[in-house]
Amino acid sequence: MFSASCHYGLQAMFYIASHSTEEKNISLNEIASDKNIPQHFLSKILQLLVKHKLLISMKGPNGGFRLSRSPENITLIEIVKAIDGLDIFNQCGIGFRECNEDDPCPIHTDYSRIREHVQNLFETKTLEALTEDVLNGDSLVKFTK
Amino acid sequence: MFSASCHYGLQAMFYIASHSTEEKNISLNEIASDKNIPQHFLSKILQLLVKHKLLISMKGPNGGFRLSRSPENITLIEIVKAIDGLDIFNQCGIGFRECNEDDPCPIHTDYSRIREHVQNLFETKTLEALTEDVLNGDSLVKFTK
DNA sequence: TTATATTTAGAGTTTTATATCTAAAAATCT
DNA sequence: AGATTTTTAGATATAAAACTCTAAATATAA
Repeated sequence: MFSASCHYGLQAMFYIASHSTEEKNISLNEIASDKNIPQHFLSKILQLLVKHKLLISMKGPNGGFRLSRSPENITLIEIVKAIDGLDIFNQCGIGFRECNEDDPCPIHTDYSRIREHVQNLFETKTLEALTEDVLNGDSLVKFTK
Repeated sequence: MFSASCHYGLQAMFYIASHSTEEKNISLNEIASDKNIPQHFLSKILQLLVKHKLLISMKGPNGGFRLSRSPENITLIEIVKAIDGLDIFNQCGIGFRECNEDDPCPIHTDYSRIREHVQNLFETKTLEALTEDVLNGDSLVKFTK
């Protein structure tokens, strides 16, 4: 569904949301080792997220990354948009470029309903909601990779 | 969601289902030009589908491809399985390898519900059902690419 | 039996995604 | 000011996906 870059970005944002505090930035290295992501590759992705103003970065000792806004104001779709773009939410299930409501491919109706579910999920889920799930024990994120 | 190869495969199977008759095989070239798919690339994909026994091929004049079984017995998931494999239907939405029911990622519950919808769609939709839609005018497949 | 139409197969190319390496820039701390 | 830590950036490398080219194999038909 999403590219590896996008997965890495989502994981990183999620990690930052649940580990940074007023005083503490999260360093590239910390995320990369905890989530088992190639460091320099992740670096590019975080730079993207900074450019898209989802993250703030600070250099030097005690530097690192933090969210640019509070986690209840950041939805997952913004992260996807910054990395993979939003094409996925409009693409035909069997790859027809011209497929749309007026000129539907054979699975258009069913598939677009599903796409809407995905889009809705990513539009409504905030980083806040996700970290809450973890604190409640509803989801565990102790694994790596 | 799926690779370009998989899209091509689905389109080709669908084209064959709706154009072949008792007497008529569908040639590689016919599909490639109608659906605007690189011919030799499509050739590899159809070979895969032959190996997976979804298609039968015949060489020589009047040769070409036809379905190995009647279209009501071929579901879309078999085509996906032959080309991309079934991983997509089990992968975590944010790329965690270890994500599962017992050790869920933060979006596991929502995302796996969606995956089930997709899987269900591809498991239940047959080539027959799709061609019917076209004959009923519910879906138009006059576009290329 | 020869010419023709078609699939099959293998090698090669191009493009894109993923990953690595090295060094510069900026901020902090001593 | 100098040493250190961290992000930023650019160049390079590797791998996978997408695509192309050429020729062999096989079947049909004249």
